[in-house]
Amino acid sequence: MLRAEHRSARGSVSAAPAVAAMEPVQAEDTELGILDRLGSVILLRRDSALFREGDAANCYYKIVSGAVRSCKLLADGRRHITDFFLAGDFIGVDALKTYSCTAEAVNDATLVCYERRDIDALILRSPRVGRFLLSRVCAELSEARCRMLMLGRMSARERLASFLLRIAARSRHQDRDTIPLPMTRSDIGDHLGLRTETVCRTFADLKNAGLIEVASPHELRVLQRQALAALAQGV
Amino acid sequence: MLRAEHRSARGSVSAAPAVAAMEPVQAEDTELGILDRLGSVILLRRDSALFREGDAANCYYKIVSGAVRSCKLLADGRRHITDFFLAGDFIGVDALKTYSCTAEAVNDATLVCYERRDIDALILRSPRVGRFLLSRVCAELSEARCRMLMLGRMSARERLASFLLRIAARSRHQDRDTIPLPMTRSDIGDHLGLRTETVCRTFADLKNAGLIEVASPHELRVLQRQALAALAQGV
DNA sequence: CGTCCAGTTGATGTAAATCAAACCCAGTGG
DNA sequence: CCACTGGGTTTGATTTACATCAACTGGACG
Repeated sequence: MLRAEHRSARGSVSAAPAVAAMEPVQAEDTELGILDRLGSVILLRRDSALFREGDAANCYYKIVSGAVRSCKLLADGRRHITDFFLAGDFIGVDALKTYSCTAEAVNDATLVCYERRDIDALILRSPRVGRFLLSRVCAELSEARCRMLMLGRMSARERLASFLLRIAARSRHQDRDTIPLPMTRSDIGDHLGLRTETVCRTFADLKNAGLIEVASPHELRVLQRQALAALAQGV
Repeated sequence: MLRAEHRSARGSVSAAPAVAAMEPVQAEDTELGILDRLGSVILLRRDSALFREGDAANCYYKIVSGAVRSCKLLADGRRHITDFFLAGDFIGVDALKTYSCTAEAVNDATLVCYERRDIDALILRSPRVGRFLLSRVCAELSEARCRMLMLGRMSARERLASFLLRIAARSRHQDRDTIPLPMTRSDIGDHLGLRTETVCRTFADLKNAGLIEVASPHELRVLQRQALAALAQGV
């Protein structure tokens, strides 16, 4: 049974230039002002697919708002979410000829789409852009390795702690200790190699231990960052 | 308790040019003849470290013979082997400033070492080399994602099946169905997120099911490739 | 011949999965 | 305004795959 049901519609592509949407979210972006002129904006509705595993990789994307998940499926529907992408993140940069994951919107999202042929042409003139994209891929690989250690060797509590801190660090909320969780419990489970119920119970667990506070299913607060960080590192 | 004990000695570096050791093992290599002139040969004894997580990344390496494991450790000694590298594989190409994993020899190994500054200079003149290295990193990332799916969602039998087929495909043995396993059961366990005992039992399991034959602890044979492949894909 | 270490096999424990039932809340529609 | 629906979430009871603890084997080596 397939868990993920997609509304088959792809995001509607507007032809508008992306400049307005591209205020620099990350430091590196300032180096890449050239990119802004090349992108076009895409709106993606909750649960619709940006691209699927195996599709020809014609575009790179950058997330402006909302969240995207990249996932792989087994034949019988078991799913793994390889990563969540938040505002400012690039997605699809690691593709060779085809995408190695399916990408779907976690909630309604806005992205900028860059044609690969444009970028590849740009790289020839501006090696800095090439180095930047390479650095993104290397960083993702390094992250992936941390994630493998987590999946192979850490307990549910430890997984959840490291997940929360990672999300907290990336979704730069005005309040450092408030963590927005746009995804469902089942998404989190499929990312951490746990079932929904275990994610719930473990949240309850961390709450009872006084490490976090569950404001709502989609927002929680860090109460003891130290303790959480210790857990996340397996100490 | 730390599982991995290293003899502290690094591999001894010989100053000899690498040409002799560099007969092309993979198709892509022929494109990279230029590289051959730049490398120097390294001999690495079993269990000694090539580099450690956090070391400044000054070199790329290519394995000529033997096997190397790349691993990450938690403070309390829990270990994950992110990958095994066999003859023909490149290692360290994904590093940014520092290596994100420790690399150790599984058995006595021969590698070629390329100074990064040499390669980086070469890339400016020959973008083909750059593209090749980028493609290696992307392929590794794609592999890593498959591995995450495996660690998060597959049973011990399925993990072992997919591991065996992957090793079989990469270590091009004259006999397609004979799989050399240079690493220990504990190495395999740390790669698959299982304990040594479970690896043993699962081997026994696959043997009883008639899927494989265990010639010796370090060599086994595939009897039913189809069935093994089905397991590996989670069908 | 004893030591050592990787591998194997057996008995028991446990974290997380599975099965099952509420619960909560935002829509929707009578 | 309230009953009804349905998706996501939560909590409880039970099962299970794998971990853990423990003991034995067998080859390598001084």
